[in-house]
Order: sequence, then C-alpha cells, then structure tokens
Amino acid sequence: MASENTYKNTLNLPQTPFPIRAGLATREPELLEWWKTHKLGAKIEEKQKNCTDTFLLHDGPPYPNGDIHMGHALNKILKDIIVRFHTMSGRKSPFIPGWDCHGLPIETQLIKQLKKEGKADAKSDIVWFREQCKTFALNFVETQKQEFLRLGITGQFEKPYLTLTPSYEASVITQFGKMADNGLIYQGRKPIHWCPSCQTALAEAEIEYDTHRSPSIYVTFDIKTPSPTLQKIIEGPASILVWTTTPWTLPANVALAAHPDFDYLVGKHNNQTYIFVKDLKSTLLEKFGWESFEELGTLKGSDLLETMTQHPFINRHSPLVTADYVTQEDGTGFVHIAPGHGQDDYLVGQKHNLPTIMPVDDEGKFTDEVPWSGMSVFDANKEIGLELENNGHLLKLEFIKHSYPHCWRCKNPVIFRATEQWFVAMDTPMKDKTTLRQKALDTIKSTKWVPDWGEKRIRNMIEGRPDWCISRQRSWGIPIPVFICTACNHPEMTGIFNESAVKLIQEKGTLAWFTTDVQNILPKEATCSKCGAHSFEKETDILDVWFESGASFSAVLNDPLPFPADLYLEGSDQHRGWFQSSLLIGLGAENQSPFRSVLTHGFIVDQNGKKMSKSIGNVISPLKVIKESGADILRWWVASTDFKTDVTVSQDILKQSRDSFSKVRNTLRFLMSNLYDFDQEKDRIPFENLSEIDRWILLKCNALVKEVTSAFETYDFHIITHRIHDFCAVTLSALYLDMVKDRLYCGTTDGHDRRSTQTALHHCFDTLSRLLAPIMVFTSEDAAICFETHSVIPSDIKNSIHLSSLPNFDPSLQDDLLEAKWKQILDIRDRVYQELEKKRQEKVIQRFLEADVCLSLTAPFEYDDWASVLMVGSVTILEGSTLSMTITKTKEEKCDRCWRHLSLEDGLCDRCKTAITNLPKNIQEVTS
RNA sequence: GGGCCUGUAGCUCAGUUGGUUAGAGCGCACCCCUGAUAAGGGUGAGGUCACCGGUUCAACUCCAGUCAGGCCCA
Repeated sequence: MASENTYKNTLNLPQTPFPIRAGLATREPELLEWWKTHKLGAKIEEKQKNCTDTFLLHDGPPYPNGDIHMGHALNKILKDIIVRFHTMSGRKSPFIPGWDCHGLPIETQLIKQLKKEGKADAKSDIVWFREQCKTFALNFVETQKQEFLRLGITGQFEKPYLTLTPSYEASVITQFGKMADNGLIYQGRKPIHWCPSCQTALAEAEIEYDTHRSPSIYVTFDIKTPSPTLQKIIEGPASILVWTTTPWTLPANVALAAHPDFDYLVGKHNNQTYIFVKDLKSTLLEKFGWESFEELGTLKGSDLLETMTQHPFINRHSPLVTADYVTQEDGTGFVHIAPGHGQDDYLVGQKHNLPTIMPVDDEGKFTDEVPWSGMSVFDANKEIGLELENNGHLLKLEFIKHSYPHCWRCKNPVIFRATEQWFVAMDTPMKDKTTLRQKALDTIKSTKWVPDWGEKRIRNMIEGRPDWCISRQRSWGIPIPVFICTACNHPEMTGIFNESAVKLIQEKGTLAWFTTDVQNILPKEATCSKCGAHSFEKETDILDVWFESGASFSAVLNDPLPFPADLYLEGSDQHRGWFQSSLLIGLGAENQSPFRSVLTHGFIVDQNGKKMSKSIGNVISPLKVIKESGADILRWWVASTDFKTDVTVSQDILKQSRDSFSKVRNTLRFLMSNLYDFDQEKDRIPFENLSEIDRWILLKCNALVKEVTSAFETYDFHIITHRIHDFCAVTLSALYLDMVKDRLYCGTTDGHDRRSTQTALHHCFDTLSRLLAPIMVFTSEDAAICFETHSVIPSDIKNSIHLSSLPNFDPSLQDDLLEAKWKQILDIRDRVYQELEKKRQEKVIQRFLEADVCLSLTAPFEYDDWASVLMVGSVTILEGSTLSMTITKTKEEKCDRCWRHLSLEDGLCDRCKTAITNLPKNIQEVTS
C-alpha cells in the first residue's frame, strides 16, 4: 500500500516567497529606501495633479526638543491614516509637516546647559543665544523628521514648515498687523512672577517653591456703607476682618472678596463690631484671645455685596465683591484684592472693572505713590504693620513659615507684580461691530467637532477666558511688532509700521528686529498718529508661542493649498491650545476659521489608566517598539484602539497587536500562496460562473469593503482593524479557506472548481491588501510586491500599492438570499461540530474526515456539497421534526491522495484520478 | 475646587429609541492535524456591565451621588 506522501507531489500545495515571519525591523527600511529612491511621494502628487477633490489635513507642529514619544507616534499615525485614506480615495490630500521651533522649553534647556558649562551669562548676548536656540531646534527637527519617516508617515518632509523661517515669521507679523488693524491688540497691566533681584519676569517653569517666613496679619477694613442686609444686622460702626501674609500688597488693595455661599458672622467684642466667616469663629476667637463675643446675626457672602469699606491707611474706598476661590480653610473668609499682585486678584479685578494699582518698581521697591517710597517691599512689611497698629487696624500679628515662590536663578523670593503686557481683546468690537468672543462662539457652532463633546469643551473655555496675554519677556521668539513713540508713548503697529516690520523680517528674519536700529526699519515718513513725532522705540517683548503656531494656517495654507483646512487633528489638550489660538487669529485677522472640522485624540496611559511617567517607569518608547517589532505593529496598534478617549498601551497590549497583526498577515500569505499559478487574464472565472461558496465569500468580502470604507470616513479605525481581523481569522481562515483547501490542493489544477476558488482568493487578496494599505503601509506593500514579483523589490514603482485606489463596494455582488442561506448552513455546521467534538472525545473518531454524518433538518434546502462544508466523510440529509444528527465512524477507505473517505479504486478516488491525469507537465515529470 | 471626558470578560472592542439568558475576536484550557507548519482547525471555561441610590412593569442603557483615572484650568 502506498504511503501517505506518495501523492504529495501531485498536489497543488501553496507556494510563496512571502516569509511567515515578517522581519519588519529589516524589511521596513528596505521599503522606505525603495519609496525614496523612486520618489513615491512625487508619483502620488503627479497622479493627482488634475484632481479637483481635495482633503487638507493641516499639521499641528510638535515641539522639537527631544526624541518622539508615544503621543507623537499616535498623533502622526492617525494623521497619516487619514491622509492615505483620502489619497487612495482619489482626493488630493497633501500633508505638510511642521515644527514649533521657538519658545521657553528650548531656552530653559539651553540655559541649563550653559549653567553647567559655567557660561550662564552668555544668554545676554541675544544674537549668539538665539543662534544657539536655532541650532538646538533644527537639530531636533531633523531627529524627529527621521523618526516620523521611519513610522511610515508620508508628506512633504523635504519642505516642512518651520516657525523660525523668515517667511513664516513674516506671516505671523502680518497676522498681528491685521488683528491690530481690527482694533484687537492693546497694552494693559497684568501680574506676573517678577524677580526683584534679577529684575526680570519669570515663567512658571522658572519658579521654585521653598519655605519662606512671612508676617501673618489680621487687618480690619471699616465699613463705610453696609449692604441692605448687613444694615439690618449692625447697630453702628463695623469692620470686615481680613487676613494676609503679604502686608506689602495692601497699598495696592482695591477690593475685598467674600465667598458668595459661605455663612458670615456679625458680632461684637469690646463694643467693636466685626464680620468674618462663621466656620472659623472658634479658631479666630482663640487666636485673638477673646473670651466674649456677642453674636448679632449671620448672612451669606452674597448678601454682603454692595458693602463699601475704607482702606485702612490710604484715602480710598474698597468695595466688597464675591469670588468662588475664597476658602474657609484658614484666614477669615475674606481676602483682600490687589489686582496688580495676584492672578486670582487680577481676574476678580477684570470682572469687576477694578483699577490695577502698581506702586512697586522693577527693583521691588515702592514708588512715590505710597509713603514708603524707595523701600523694598519685604522691608516695608514691618512698616505697614506699625502703621496699622498705630491707626488701630491691626488685630493680630504673627509669623508663619509657608511655601513661597523663589527665583530659580538667584534663589531669592519673587513677587507678583503687574507689568505692561500686550493683549488680544476678547470683548472689544471689531470693524464689523462683533467681538472676537462672540465671533468665536458663533464659529464653534458651525464647526464639526469629533467627538461632539469637543464643542462643549471649547465653548466653555471661550466663554470664560480672559483677554489673551500675548507678550513674553524672553529672547527666543518672534518680536511683538510695535513701535512706541518716544515723545508720547503711543504705540504704532498698523499700516506702514506693520509693513515695515514684515519687510524687515521677510528679508532678514526676526533676529534683525533686535539688531537693526529703528530708523533703519521705519521709513522717514513714519509719523506718530497721536503727536506727529518721528522718533520711535521698538517693543522688546516677544510673542507668546501660541500666537506663532496659531498663525500657521496663514504661512502654510496658501495657494495652491486650500484655506480653510478640512481638518485639524490633535490631542484633546489643544482645545485650550492650538485649536483656540488658531481660531482666534483666523477670526481676528481673516474673519474666517482656519478649520472646518476638528478631531481629537486622548492621551496615552498604561494598563492601569495612569499617565506615562519616568518616575512610575511605565513609559513605552515608540522607537523601541519599531526596533523590536516594526512600525506596522505600532500603526496596527494605533488603528485598533478607540483613540477618541484615552489610549492604553502596555507590553501585553502590544503583544496582542503583534498576534492579531500576524493573523492578518498570514491570511494574506495564505491567499497569495494559493495563487502562484493563477493568471488573472487567463484563469479568471466570470462571477456568474463561480461556485456558490466562492460567490458567498465575495459577498462577505464586499460587505467588508462597505463597513471599512464607512469606518474610514468616520475615523473609527478600531472598527476597521476589528472587522478585517475577524474577517481574516473567522470568515476566511476558520471557514472559507479551511473548506476550499481540498479543492485548491487536490482538485484538477486547471479545473473549474480550483480556478473558481482562485478567482475568489485573488479578489480577497487584492481587496484586503488595498484596504489595509493606509494602516499597514509596509506590509501591504510587501505583500503586493511578493505577489507580483515573488519578493524581489521591483526596479520601478508604478505598481506600488500606495499608487492604487481603495476597493469600491460593488452593489451587484449583494445577494441577500445567498447570504441568508449560508448563514443557515454555517449555523448547522456549528451544531454539527459540537457533536463531532463529543465523538472525538469519546474516541469514536479521531479526525472529522472519518465521520459519517446523518443530519435531520426541519426544512431541508437545496445544497449538495455538505461534505465539503462540514469536511467530513459523508453527509446524509433527512427531514425531521427537529435538527438532529447521528455520527458514526466511516467504513469507507481513505483516498491516498486527498485523504477523504469514500469509495475508491486502486486507493484513489475518482476526482484524484482525474486530477492526476491533468497535472501540469512539470509536476507530471516529477512524479513519474 | 471648576469645565470636559472615560470606566462592559485577562486584553481590544460591539451593544440600535430602556425590552428574553449582555455579544465578537484575541488570549487562556483541553483536544485534533502535520498538505498554511515558529502555521492551521475544533470544543470549552471566562462578565454583580466601577460602586451606591432613584425613576420604571422592565436599566449596561435614563437621573442623582460616590470611587478610580485622563485632559485643561484654578
């Protein structure tokens, strides 16, 4: 008797050069090189030259100060999938990557470095320092560019936009001019951290908190006019009790604040009436050593509104307002408001139209507006305490140690001090009479936000935000293009003044602003519009970097690129950042939102939902993943997660991505391996002549196309990867491919059954590889190459999968009857398999092919190939009252070639005999 | 403290306007195959839908609160 392998050479077993192990870490760079050498990007552009349908995704610029992290990878991969989807859908979808090159993080990193090298003072040479910043930024632009390319991101990486190029800078200046023209730019006062020793403004990042000893004083503010509710409680004079640890800010006091919802106590001690928050009564009485306190009544903070008090040592009134940030943890439930000396105070001041009084100079000394002129504010604390004691407004003085901000350079305590800053006005009517705030709120409504809660989020922010402070006292950035009249201090920033700034910067870059004398920037005829003088000084502050990046649309979205962009896509933090700055500049300068829709993604967290941080040690680097598993794994992982909420990554999750990726890849491999002898032109069977099972798989494949295409459109990429994976793992691998193996391997090579199935396989392979192309950019290309050229990278690129189109849904393939019938067939198959498994466990059979199944169906239907579908020895169909079956071990012999059990002659079944006599010539020779 | 968001099997995700016993795939366990072989197939076990109240004949779904986590503010 022949051994099992006698006929192996007569089978059409799968053949492919596509390796079972992807080896992406080495294969991907080869493909990148191929794309680069043959200028794939240019070929795609060329192909779409005359295309009128466009989709423009405008890139939000990352900050070049290190290697890319997972957040960058997530963001750029999502963008790339979208751009590739539109490109393969026949749209022009150029992608111009950008980098946000100015700003504090680069400055601080450099300053740290200089300090280490003992060259901290070098920072004061602005030309040299800016040159260092530029080198630093460009260096990381190059690093990140290479890293993005390695991720398989397409785009015009050879000509990205950089916020430090003169043309970009000039367009920012132009936008500033347009906003100024619209009346939106003004100078005002705002408190910032100020170091009196270094005489400089400090950013939040330059503040260190340390312990500091401060006086803690309880001060009384006498009531001039009580509120109506208070009037009913008090009998005569009364005082509001205020606590502060910064007595030196009292000269700038303009108001007192209570919490609207707290209960306040009015009561008498020694014939004096005091008011403070009720919950702190015992604490305060103990502190003051008061044994008696006669309660007169209580009232809500909101009932104190309209109360007017007298400043304890300045001839000025201080109104009572309410503020939600007031606490009753310590103090008295009242805070004194000095808008020039605190962020909260400043906001309260803005809200209630209070003046910002600032009697402190650059050295941290009082000006002559107050009695202690020339004295350092910290020294003045004592004097102010004495003054209060002398005039009877000091109830208690003690000292406390608390956390206080210090300068990171000189380590001295810093102060909050209002300085002149530049602002964008949210509520000043523009030329068309609407305010920027109103315009933004209107525009938000007509913008598409995905997910939809993005609209709510940004609306709340726009409604509540203060004017935009756009000035920074730093070096590494774009100057605020304002000229100040030396005669009358009037700022000039529109018309010829803006044009002169634009011209200078367009030609020489922003460094020239700092190095060029003002008379060489402005033409002679430049005249102060207020006083007619001709002499000006340059503003030395620079612009907030958000203003720069927010103006990116004006630098990038120029002809031939469309404006506005179809889509901005960034992390959800950008509702406050780039989306907002872009919107405000777009509306303020161009009266047009720069985007039609906004898509946001969440943040990367670990398996426990915690954010990634070095200290927890849960950081996963995309570069490491690429090196170990390949960029396609990372892309597949990104696509398989619902990025609209937070995105979880862990080693386990990446392992799962590798597994599901492999399943899809292996399915592609198996499809192509059965097509090695299939010639589309010659062997293809027309649809109407296909075997039923092959028509069924085309139908399923077609349904997949529909689902996937629609999921691409709604950015539901996780639906795509799930559907494709399930299609590969279940519909193909477990069902269809398993069922058709027999006809592929054992059927007559050129027979109808085999060619019919190959036609379907080819369709599936082609469809899947193109559906996957926007996501698995490397693997889809690799598979296509292997299929076409048997693994050798072709000499030209015209058949690159990225030059092809996405498959289209074909309504003519739909056949609801066939689909319903096969659903029934497969349901029955499930039932039969449960029984077969039992028989196997009972050792009745070992393999399903040895089983004879007698099947009773309640409603038998037209199907004549049950044995193939069930992959058993034989099937007998009966009609019965319920679905039932009997399974017995077959008595038939096993065909030596196809291993099926059926009646044989000379050890072979009829089908195999025919197949052998019709073998292709080369195989016949091998076997004979 | 405020605005916005998230919480369904070990994992990634479905779950229509509230309506039978909450689904899929992966992973896992056990088994089969050795003609997809660092592959392939079968069967099976996994869930108090974060928690606690409420509305309802009926709640994963609606409402209020709590807890955990994320982004942005303060």
